[in-house]
Amino acid sequence: MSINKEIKQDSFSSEQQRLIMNLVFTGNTLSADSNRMFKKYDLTNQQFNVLRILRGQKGCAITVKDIESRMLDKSSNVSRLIDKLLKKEYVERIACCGDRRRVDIKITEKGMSFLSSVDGEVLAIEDKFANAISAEEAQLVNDVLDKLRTVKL
Amino acid sequence: MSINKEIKQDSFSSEQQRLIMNLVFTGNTLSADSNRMFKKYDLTNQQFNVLRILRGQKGCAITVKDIESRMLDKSSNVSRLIDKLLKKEYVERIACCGDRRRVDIKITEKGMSFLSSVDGEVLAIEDKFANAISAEEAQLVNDVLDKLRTVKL
DNA sequence: GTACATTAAATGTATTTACATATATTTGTG
DNA sequence: CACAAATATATGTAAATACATTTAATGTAC
Repeated sequence: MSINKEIKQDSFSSEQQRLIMNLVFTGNTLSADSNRMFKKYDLTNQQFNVLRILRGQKGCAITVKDIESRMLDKSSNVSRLIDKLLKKEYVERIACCGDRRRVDIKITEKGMSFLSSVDGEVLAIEDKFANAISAEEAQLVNDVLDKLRTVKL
Repeated sequence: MSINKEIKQDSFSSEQQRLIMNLVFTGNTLSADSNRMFKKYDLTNQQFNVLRILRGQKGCAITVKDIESRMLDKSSNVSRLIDKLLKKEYVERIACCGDRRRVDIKITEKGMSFLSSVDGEVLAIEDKFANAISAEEAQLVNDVLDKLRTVKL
């Protein structure tokens, strides 16, 4: 369904303005969907995002600051996300040798096996998206999004 | 800057997967930016979104449900957004004749003149986006986004 | 018309967010 | 080295969000 119908707005001042609305609307929709999906594992989007970032480190610990810089939602309070993941024993805090201000975070075995257990489900969803559009279309859209983010307000 | 650099992720499993990340990331960025910009008027994105929806009604009142269906973020609690706008005297609640469950909302003169006062600023921002990409690009991206939202999870 | 389901809006609440501030450490400058 | 500035993380807090529940009104089947 077109954005026009979904938000009942039948005209926009320009195709570019329509795009801004569409982007925020679609981003919200995708976030809300994935939050709903992770709810059954008692996780939020962001907590899951942190876990995947940690797995991507392949065994190496990484600082809170470093996690933040890799997150999709920069506004998250990473300290508190880590608190939540600690309670689930999905991650551990390690004092950082060298710089005692820093705290290194590492994913645990339990965290790794949780991720493995949902990989299939997540992959299936990603496949559905991948099948909906071509790689060429995706690349074009990626370029436009990258351009939009460089606009200085 | 490419999404890869911004979230320090140098590879994605596919261009489509990169797109999903990019979309959520870019949507978040735009929302955060506009929240910061409306902060100086003591308004959130959503409250502003409601005001613009109401102005779009050209003098006609519209129900809370109807506002909700037009919003970019469906998760908002419209009753409470209206409360906030009422306190600023930007909107008024009108009992709906016919169906007494409904409450009609109408933008006030004060609300209209507030919107007028920021129109220039908002338009300037929209222009910056409009200049960053062509109408053809925007249309192509709009089509892809519309397609992505139809994917059933 | 009564009973039951449905709808519209408001409210309660636990959690999350946004943002300021605090705390501890490290870095840089004289 | 003493000192201020900068950095990394944690914490305090007011507000917003997600979602369940409540209240009131309407629609519908019998």
